[in-house]
Amino acid sequence: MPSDSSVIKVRLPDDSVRELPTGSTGLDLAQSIGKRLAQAAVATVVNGVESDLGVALADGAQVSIVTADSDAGRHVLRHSTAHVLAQAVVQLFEGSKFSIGPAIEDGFYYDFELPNNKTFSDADLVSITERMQQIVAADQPFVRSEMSADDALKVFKDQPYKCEIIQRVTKGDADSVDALEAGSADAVSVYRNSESFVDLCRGPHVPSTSRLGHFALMKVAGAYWRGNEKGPMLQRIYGTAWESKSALAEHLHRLEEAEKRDHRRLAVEMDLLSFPQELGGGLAVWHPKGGIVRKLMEDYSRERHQNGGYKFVFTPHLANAHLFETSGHLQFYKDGMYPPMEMDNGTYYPKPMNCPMHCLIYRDRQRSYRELPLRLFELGTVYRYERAGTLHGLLRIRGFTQDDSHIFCTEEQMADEIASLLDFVLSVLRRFGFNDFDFKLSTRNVDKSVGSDEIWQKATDALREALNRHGLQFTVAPGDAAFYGPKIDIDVRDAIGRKWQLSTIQCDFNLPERFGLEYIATDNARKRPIMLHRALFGSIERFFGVLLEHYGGAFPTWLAPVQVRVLAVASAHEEYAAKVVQQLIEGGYRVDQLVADEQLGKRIRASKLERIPYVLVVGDDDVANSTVGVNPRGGDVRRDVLMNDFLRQLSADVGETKSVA
RNA sequence: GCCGGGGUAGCUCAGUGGCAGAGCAACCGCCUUGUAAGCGGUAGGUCGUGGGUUCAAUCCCCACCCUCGGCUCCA
Repeated sequence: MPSDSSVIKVRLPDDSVRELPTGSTGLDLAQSIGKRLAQAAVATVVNGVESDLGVALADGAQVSIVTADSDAGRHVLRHSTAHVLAQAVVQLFEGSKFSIGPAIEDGFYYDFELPNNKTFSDADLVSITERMQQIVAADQPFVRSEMSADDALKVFKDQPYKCEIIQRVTKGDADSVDALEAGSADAVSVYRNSESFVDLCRGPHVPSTSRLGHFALMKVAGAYWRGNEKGPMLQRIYGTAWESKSALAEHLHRLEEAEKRDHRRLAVEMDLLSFPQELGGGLAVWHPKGGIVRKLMEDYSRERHQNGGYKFVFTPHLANAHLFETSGHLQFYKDGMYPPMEMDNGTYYPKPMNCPMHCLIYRDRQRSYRELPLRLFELGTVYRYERAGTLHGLLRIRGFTQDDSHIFCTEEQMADEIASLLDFVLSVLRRFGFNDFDFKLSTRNVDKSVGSDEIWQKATDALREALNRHGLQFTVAPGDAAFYGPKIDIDVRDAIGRKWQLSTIQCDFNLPERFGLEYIATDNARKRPIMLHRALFGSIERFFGVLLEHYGGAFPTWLAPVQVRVLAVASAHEEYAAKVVQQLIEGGYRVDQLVADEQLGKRIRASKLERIPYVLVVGDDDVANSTVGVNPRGGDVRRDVLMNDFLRQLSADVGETKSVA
């Protein structure tokens, strides 16, 4: 026996080597480094594999300690808390079945089936939380063991969902969710918390439940088993869990802040638009204040498109069914369309997309290669029958307007055209204050698409190449393409880090085929153009909604419905205030005046709540000196500002974001 | 579409099987104000819609519409 068998050496992330008695665990290691580290430790990474703190370390291992305040650590906490949730539910609701309970962003969930199709109420969440706290207080260890699939099936004989997972793992057709739940086929891993509760799980977990406790159960929701709409619907409980009381409190505070900037709430508060019940679900009307912002967005869009070589077209909201038969929409997109209108001379549908109509414009006469690329642009209003449960304010709506364009080009032009489109999209998005993007390449879903493999391959390659040419990182979403072709979707991140899908660039070899589109090439041959679909805002409604949340209602000055409000200190200054207003109107600004029949403080407050960029206050001094008091949004008050100085400041503020590249 | 909440004044929300409530906003007066809520008064509701139960329904039951949180699906 070697003389050093009583010790092991492990290597730490900083490449230092530490000697420990043989049989030492990750927890021992953490303790040897420091008491605070041991307290914060929730798991280890041994040779790149996450494992429990209690696992004995091998000699020569590369080890790092996962602490609760890291992303990986919180993940472990959340997953462990999910087990505690399951235990509480199983104890409180006799006969309940539990299925899966992963950690997710900011928290975790667990899906259950309650006996007799019972559902959880909000009151249940309170009692479940209490039971969970008892389990935490009981300091139950998480004890890992591994067993054969057969033994595991015996352990979970009363848990059909667990058995299904074990069987899938055994058969080797486990998906990533299953693998997280059960480990591998030869060694199904389980974690036992007490005599009565054991769960299938790959781990790792915290050493014991006492390490948990900073959690909150958030909501109950229905969720299909394995995401299958035809399958059973389970009861899902969502929770959030954090490493400390303060981290939990901060998270709850962030949620409150996010709620305050909810576009649906802001739309009401700021009188921008509404969804009258009489109109039906998912249909909005724009009020004057929302309308002016929308107009400014549209003006900007039109200006950019005009400069970008686009031709403006207009098409109707309805079309004969034949059009959508030709385009394939009735075959592949019927569920997303409003129901047909039967008329004496045929059947009509509200259009769900503008592309077929743009194809008709292209086809109306013979085209030459000299005309290509032909870029047709329209702010086209479409109607889509989104399922009732999916509607969500402006972000998921049934009638909306796309800043839609279809670019007809030759195969040779395609790659350049896509590349310059990417520049165009990003430049427009940046003007609206978005700087953080995620790109997604969506590829073919064979069951829900038209066209040959070669054509799809070509189009997908062209999109991929454009992304690579720009050096952009992207993810691939297999099967997410439109039925007519692959696409690049661009998600933006808003001011508080949430992702929204807005812009899309789609490649289409199929509609030109279906509509028999042609151009005369240089060699006098008839050739088929390629069609690119693209929308920058995506939909004006969605973009507006995202913009509203991004800015929390505080639109940049160039977009603000009211840019300047003028307040007279007292009635005696009203006349001067009106002159200031007039001067600003002549300067082309959107300005108004609130007369002095309320306290100044109250009028200031009202104006601030409206998020007006500049509130001007004028009193005796200002009347005497032709000055104004400037109270800017988010800045400090300045008194005695010369009117011309303010005009310069305003012009700079507006011009900065307004000028077109 | 599915599961679970909800719909009461312009907004935010109380409330009850027996005449419908508050705060803010609105309107009218007073106050004439120097940077985020001055005072008093008035008005405002088919209690989402339609059916049912009941002597009596905003309240209990059913259906539908709209909406919220999810699932599924998507710009």
